[in-house]
Amino acid sequence: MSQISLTFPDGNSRNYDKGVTPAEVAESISKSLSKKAISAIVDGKHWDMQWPIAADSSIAINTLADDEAALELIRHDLAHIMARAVQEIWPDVKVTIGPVIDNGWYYDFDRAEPFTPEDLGAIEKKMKEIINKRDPVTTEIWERDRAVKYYEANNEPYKVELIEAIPGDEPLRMYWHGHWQDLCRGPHLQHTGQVPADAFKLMSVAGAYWRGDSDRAMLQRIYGVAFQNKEKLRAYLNMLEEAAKRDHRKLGREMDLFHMQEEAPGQIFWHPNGWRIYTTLQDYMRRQQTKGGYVEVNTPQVVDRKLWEASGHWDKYQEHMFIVEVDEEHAREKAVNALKPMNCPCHVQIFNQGLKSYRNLPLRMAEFGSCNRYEPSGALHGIMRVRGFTQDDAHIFCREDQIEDETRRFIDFLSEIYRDLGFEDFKVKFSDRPETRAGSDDVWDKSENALKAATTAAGCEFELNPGEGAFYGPKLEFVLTDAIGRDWQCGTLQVDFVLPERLDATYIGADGGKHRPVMLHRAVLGSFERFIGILIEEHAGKLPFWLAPRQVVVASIVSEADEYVHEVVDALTTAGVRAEADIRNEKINFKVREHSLGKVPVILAIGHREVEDRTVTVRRLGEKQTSVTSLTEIVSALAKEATPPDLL
RNA sequence: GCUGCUGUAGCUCAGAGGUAGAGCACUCCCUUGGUAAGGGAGAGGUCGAGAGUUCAAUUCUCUCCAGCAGCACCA
Repeated sequence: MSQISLTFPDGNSRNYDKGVTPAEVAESISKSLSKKAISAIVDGKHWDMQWPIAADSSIAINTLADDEAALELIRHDLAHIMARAVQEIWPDVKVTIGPVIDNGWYYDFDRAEPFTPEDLGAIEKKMKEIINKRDPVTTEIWERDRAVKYYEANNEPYKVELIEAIPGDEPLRMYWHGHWQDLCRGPHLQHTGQVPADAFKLMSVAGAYWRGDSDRAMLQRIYGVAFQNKEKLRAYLNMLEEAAKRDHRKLGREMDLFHMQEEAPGQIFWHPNGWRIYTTLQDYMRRQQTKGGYVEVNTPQVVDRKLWEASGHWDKYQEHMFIVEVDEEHAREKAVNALKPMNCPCHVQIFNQGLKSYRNLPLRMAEFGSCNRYEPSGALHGIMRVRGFTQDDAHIFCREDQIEDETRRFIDFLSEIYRDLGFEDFKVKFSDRPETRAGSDDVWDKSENALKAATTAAGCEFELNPGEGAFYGPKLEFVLTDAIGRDWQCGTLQVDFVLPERLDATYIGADGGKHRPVMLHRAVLGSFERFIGILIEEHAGKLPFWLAPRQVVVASIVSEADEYVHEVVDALTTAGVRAEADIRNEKINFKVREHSLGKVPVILAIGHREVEDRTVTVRRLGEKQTSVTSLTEIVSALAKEATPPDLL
């Protein structure tokens, strides 16, 4: 038999028979390694201990101590073990797929009865039994026909469908965890006992469509989390608990920022504190936009369907628009209007007033555009996904050869704003053409290439998000993350050759002829509502001083101090600081506790001493330490701190 | 929209087929207290909405509404 040479991480190499498995390699090194081994990395590829190696390769043996490999295998094997447990308890349940995800795995099942929380406990118990059995994991490659027949005989239609979707030249690999069998790419552990039995937890059940298609069967998805040991699991569960405290819905109530109620689902009642954040942010954005060369406009809320038909939105989004029908005087039919779900068609109307010259381009038209969309009920989420919201929207009308410049300019613009607002890192996704779209493939080629080139030229790294573009053009998404790690699209930049065509926007070129402008749709915050939600969660309610709705509370310790408290508040207010007096008949302990919970960044305490010396005692949120400062000093210090970053 | 769960006082939650309870918050009184809850009294609810079963429903059933988790959607 021919030999191959395997190179180990330390640089040494050894010869083995061709077709040797990592299990045999480990065995040849030491008994203990072969026991501990969970998988191998062969030429950079994650390799099952049972898979034969056919050629000279590099090889590294993984154990449970190797984070990445171990976590993937633990979670992947748990998915199989869970599916086996479920089928052992309920043999009629049909299995589908069960991939590894962040922190754990899920598996989708088809079962008539819903899984209950008690069922999860029973499944977990059964899983532990399976782990304790230390059943061997084995694998084989099967012929397609055999696999299809097998699954047909076992009444597993989903598996049959999966096989049919696998390209014909790819081998079908079967895995057994003990007697239980599943179609799977692998790799897997050597036996079920390698899974830490005390470091996983089944978290929840939820519906999920088969193959992600809402026209197909709704399956039941069980989510689990798993780690290498009990401590890491506990740390993760702890982190979740802490994250729940940062939930903007909870903090919104505690900080008295806003509320929502049944009569206006998906819409926000902003309280004074919340609205102060909103307006502060809006003032900041307005200054930035002016500096960035934008002109601000405002457009109608209720617009005739004819415009939405022309733009193409009526066709695609009618179901998701608030329709307003009006009996107009002298009209035979009702007038059908829609609340604007976005601003672009209206901006084109402004562009179209009067003739535009190439000298007008690029024309950057901004609007704090109040939009309404009838979002599906299940999509609503706090103030992050709502039916009434305001975009910091703008459309840049430009020539094709200006796309690159404008893209670069926008990425700089957005980066500076995100930095000011405390977001140093953010994800960027590039979404290309979706299945249903407007515009020819030529136009799409042009748009995608232009946007991609400009983004790369701007030195901005992105991940691909295939098929997720807007119906009229590709988009760049600037993604921020909430307290528990869910992604939210905030900023965006979209190249659009379609809408100018549909709404007949033109400009006169240097050649004296009519030309089509390109439209760049762009937003930095996305919507004020979503962005404020993210901002609250990012800072756990402790907003930067300049954004804090209540910046300072001046609290009396004795009622003799009341007059001076008001003097301090007035001095701060005059200096542009948002300050309030608290002269209630309460102890200072009580006031400190209450304003700390309300996330007020600075408390100034005033007792006899301060009145006498014309000072204040300063207590910063989260600090036990206090310090005494003169009134004049604290006013100028806090006034400086209250200055928005762009005005410093 | 789909699957599942939830809906009791402003908030957090307990409760039971015979028309409701706690803590905090609120109001009043006492207390003027030096950095995360001083004491006392009082007020507060068509038990999400509608229908049905029942002598009797807030409790059981159905429909609807809203919220939560996930899926789908996100111009």
